Amino acid sequence: MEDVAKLAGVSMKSVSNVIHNYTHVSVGMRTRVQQAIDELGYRPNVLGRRLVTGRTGMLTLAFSDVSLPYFSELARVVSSEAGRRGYRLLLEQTDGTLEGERAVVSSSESGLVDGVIFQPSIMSTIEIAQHRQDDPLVLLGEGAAPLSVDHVMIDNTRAAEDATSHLISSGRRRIGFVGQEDIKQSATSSQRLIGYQQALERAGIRVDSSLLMASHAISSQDAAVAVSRALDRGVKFDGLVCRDDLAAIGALRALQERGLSVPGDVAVIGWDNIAMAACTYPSLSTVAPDTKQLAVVALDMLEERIAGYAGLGRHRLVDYALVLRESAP
Amino acid sequence: MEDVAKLAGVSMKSVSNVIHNYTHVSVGMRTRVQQAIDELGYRPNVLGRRLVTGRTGMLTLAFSDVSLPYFSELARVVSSEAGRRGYRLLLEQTDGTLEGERAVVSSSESGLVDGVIFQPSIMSTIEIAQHRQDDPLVLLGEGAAPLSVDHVMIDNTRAAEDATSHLISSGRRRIGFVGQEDIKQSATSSQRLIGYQQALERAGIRVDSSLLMASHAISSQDAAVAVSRALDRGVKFDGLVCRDDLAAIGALRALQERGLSVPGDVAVIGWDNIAMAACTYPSLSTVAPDTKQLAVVALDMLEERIAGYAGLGRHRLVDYALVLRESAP
DNA sequence: AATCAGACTTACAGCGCTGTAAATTTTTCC
DNA sequence: GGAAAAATTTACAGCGCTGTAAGTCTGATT
Repeated sequence: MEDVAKLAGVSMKSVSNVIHNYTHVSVGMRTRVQQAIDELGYRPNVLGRRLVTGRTGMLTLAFSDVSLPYFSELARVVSSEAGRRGYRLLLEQTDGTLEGERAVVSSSESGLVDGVIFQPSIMSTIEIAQHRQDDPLVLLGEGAAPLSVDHVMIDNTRAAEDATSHLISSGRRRIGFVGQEDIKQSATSSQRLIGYQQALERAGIRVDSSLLMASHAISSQDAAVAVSRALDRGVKFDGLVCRDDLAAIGALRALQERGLSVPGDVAVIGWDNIAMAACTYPSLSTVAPDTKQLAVVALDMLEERIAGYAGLGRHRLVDYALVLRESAP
Repeated sequence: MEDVAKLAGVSMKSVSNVIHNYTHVSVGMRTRVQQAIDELGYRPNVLGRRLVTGRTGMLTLAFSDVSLPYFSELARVVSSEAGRRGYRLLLEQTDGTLEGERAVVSSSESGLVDGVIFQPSIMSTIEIAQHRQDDPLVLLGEGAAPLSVDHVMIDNTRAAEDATSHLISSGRRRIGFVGQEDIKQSATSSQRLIGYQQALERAGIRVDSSLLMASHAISSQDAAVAVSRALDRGVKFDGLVCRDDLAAIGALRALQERGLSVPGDVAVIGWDNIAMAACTYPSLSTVAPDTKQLAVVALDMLEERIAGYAGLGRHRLVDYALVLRESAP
């Protein structure tokens, strides 16, 4: 930068002004400096700027695993929306480990990013509250969030109730639930299970625990195994509410392997509305969270925090819709 | 940091030494400083460090769209491997636009990241060579790469040949190709098409252009439409080589909608071995690039560049395997 | 012509940290 | 016991940039 200033015969600050096209810069100055920049191939170094401004223009987006379609599609939406606001996105994967999640909430270094958007998998409210630094933070997802932290989610219980009621209203009576974790259930799964049970109870259908088909991990494969096992045990059902679309896709496969027809014999409803849901055969009915709105609300709140807002945690719900396709029309 | 130094009664440099646990630090010093750090809740600011070291510890991973399963799974692998080496990953999406790709190759600012891993979609060798700054860069994927830039890929042509030959050897004779772009074909698609044609020719099968089912975009939906249209036109085929697993999944759907059996009537083979490929019904045979190796090789080369290696571009091939599942056993 | 507001430009300090080289302390060796 | 070697610690400069306050210059106003 000094070289540019020298070549243009002006001060470094003027070069800076030109780069940031500050209002009060004469045309002569602008062209002269630009010429020097071009001639020297000068590229401003963001490190210096960041040190003095204290801002990095970067946000962390953290969750367990980008390769899960819901998260990769979320990453796309958040990245676009963040880009529109002038932020770049740092991707952080926790692999669903406590260690990984702690690292997100209590990084030992400061100044890495301006804020963090984090969807915890297993960390509890208390742990988050205990470990967190006072960097701007917005939580995503279903875990009950600490009072002091902003939080965005959809109403999982109600959505699960809607999905289940939809199956009930299409005449299904023996409705199973597929894909919740078998060992330590995530908050996501619990809330969806609660909604599922509420819908059944409200319809006067007895909840039957043999219809709960837990999966070892969040994956189609494990869900397929779970459904297969249930079928092996002779469990009968005519509808399946799935924890997510991956589980639903696994369920589809397990059913089709047995020659069961979907939705003829069994109606299936998924969750997340991942892109693939439209292209399975049969295509998947699913709960579609409004991820665009999710990203917008989360970034709005995060930017307010970055700007200095220091009030208590705000908790926002975003919309969802039941998208009806072939698997549960 | 100054406060910590003052409280511990030592110099700032000693605090720095403790933080980076430099070898020659006495135990007394270490505990005294650590105590001061804990007492003040001090967190070193990376901005200062970066400015003086000139290193950011971050890499950009750039491609068109994280929500495409191949890319999200690649991102996961690269992120893990980069993490192991002490780098964080900045995600950059180009949306497959020239504008977006230019921004990756010729960022107007320096110091943002230590290096870039980039899978171009449409930028040509020449454009890349013209626009690129001299930041460390490794290219991924099939486009012919500029001589001066490092590059990793699998041998697409040969893999496509293998995949096609596999169908031929299982007795298929009318083999289509699904999912290449209909307007401007990417290098990826062209190479795969070439391999497909070579395999046919070598087997003495005439290439029939009515068996080429181009897709509007890289998606299952568009591939399904392409296959449906071909079926509408009365095109007959008993095998499909798909540009990628998304196209294959679309093809599966189109075939199943018509009541065609896979692999009975038509064998289908995909590409990428995305996680979903194991859970479709029937599950997908597919070309599986060794993405782990891809990530390792790319990061090895990038780290060499970061360390100052300035030789000509190196071009490396990584392994792939034909994973045979139900759709083309 | 003197004055002055406004437009434009600059000098300078300092953001938070680490590399360097030099200073200090401790240990080792005759 | 004293010199040399090794271990530990320190002072200081400066990474590249921008905020601030203090200029300089223009044209307009009285």
